[in-house]
Amino acid sequence: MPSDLFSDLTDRGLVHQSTDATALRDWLTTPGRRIYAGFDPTADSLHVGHLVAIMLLRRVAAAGHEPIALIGGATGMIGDPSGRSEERNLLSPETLQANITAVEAQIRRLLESVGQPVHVVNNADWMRGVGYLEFLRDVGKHVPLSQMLGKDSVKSRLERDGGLSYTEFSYMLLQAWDFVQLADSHDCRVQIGGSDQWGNITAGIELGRRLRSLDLHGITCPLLTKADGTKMGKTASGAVWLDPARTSPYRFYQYWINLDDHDAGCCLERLTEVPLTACQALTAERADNPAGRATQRRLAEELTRLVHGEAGLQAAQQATAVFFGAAFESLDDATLAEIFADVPSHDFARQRLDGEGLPLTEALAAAGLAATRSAARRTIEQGGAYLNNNRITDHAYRITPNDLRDRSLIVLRSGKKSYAVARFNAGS
RNA sequence: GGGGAGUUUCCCGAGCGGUCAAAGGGGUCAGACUGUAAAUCUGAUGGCACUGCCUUCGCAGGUUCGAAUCCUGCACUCCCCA
Repeated sequence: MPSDLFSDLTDRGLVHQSTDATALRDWLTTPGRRIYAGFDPTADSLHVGHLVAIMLLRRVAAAGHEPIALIGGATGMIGDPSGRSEERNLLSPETLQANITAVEAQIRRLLESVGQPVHVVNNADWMRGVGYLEFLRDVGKHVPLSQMLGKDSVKSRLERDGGLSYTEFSYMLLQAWDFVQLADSHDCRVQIGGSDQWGNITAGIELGRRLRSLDLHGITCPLLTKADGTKMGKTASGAVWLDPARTSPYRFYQYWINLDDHDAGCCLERLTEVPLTACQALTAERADNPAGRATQRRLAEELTRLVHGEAGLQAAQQATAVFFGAAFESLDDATLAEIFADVPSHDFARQRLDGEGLPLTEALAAAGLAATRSAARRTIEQGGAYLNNNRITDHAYRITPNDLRDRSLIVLRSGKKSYAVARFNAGS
């Protein structure tokens, strides 16, 4: 156990900025404190970028405190301008509600396993009944314009061509009010968030002091960025989501496995609960034997288990073995279909296998692994074609029922990584 | 309105009567190497029933045994002079 929570966070590189460290440390020495982080329901799933805040809350819980996850049902209708270069598009009420439900379920699952009480609140619950005049009088009156204009999130947007709307400008008042509300209702004194949230957090601290003479605190954690400057969790095909329906456990696992050496160390420290001494050992090993990619493996394992559970991790690892050439004769259709769920598939009539059989070139082309049958032919001739992970070098090869064994599908592959599934169903 | 240059295969760009499915580069795909990295190297790169056949070089006609290459018309792009 680390000497105290705040030092643990600092040691793991999770503290970017904070209010008075001594006061924070003191406040955190008493167990059962409540600490909050906000999540805006902009999509129906969290993504990898949210993991830092989630892990921060898990550490808070592990240290004996009670995390509060605030879902921005109200603020989500407005859109946070922080870290944004353009005005957000507003979500419809139905979408917003669906997002709130989905995100709440994810947050609960990720936080409740620590074993501490978890509070999930929605700021729409206290914002809904508040009238505009009332809000201006009770909240707006206490926030100096000079302070609002001084925030980076506002300044940077005002300097741009697009500017920002009054609506987005007002966002920080809502978030400030949230903090005060949680201080009232949950005796919450600390807000944590990404480094882009500093302005919004300090706005809340300021408001708490003016309205309630409260001594509120804030901690921001560094936003995860990769060494090459791009955002963590972004791939060519989009964000890496926590929802398995959006990003399969396999692709989630692979994202971490493929992480650059340079980024792996700090991700392990910031995003997992691996003890720091073990992190350091892995860093040393990384220097000695980068090819082993022990850090990436551990990282992928820890995070996949956390997000997708033990079963999800096993599925991802099984899929990994298959995708990297392992034989899979022993796997049944259902398992295979699951492993290859992400992979494009093409349906053929079962009868195509009868008689002479289906030319492999045709199957490759139809499944999208080759642009034309000529291209498929070349791939085969150059040794790049695989049927059920066995290389086929005969360009005249025809697929027959023998290749199916007792299954209804076969797995085609072109090169190292491009897979496609061919399904053979009777009747169609 | 007058004069000039151009339009080539995914992109750039050579070719200027047969040996042209068309140089070279880029991209892409495959192979080797490798750490599921980066770099590098090799091969392939219009289609197909592939030692052959079919369809391409702005569009439509024509000359010729034979045209991406010559002629005529049309369309579009760019430059110079009004």
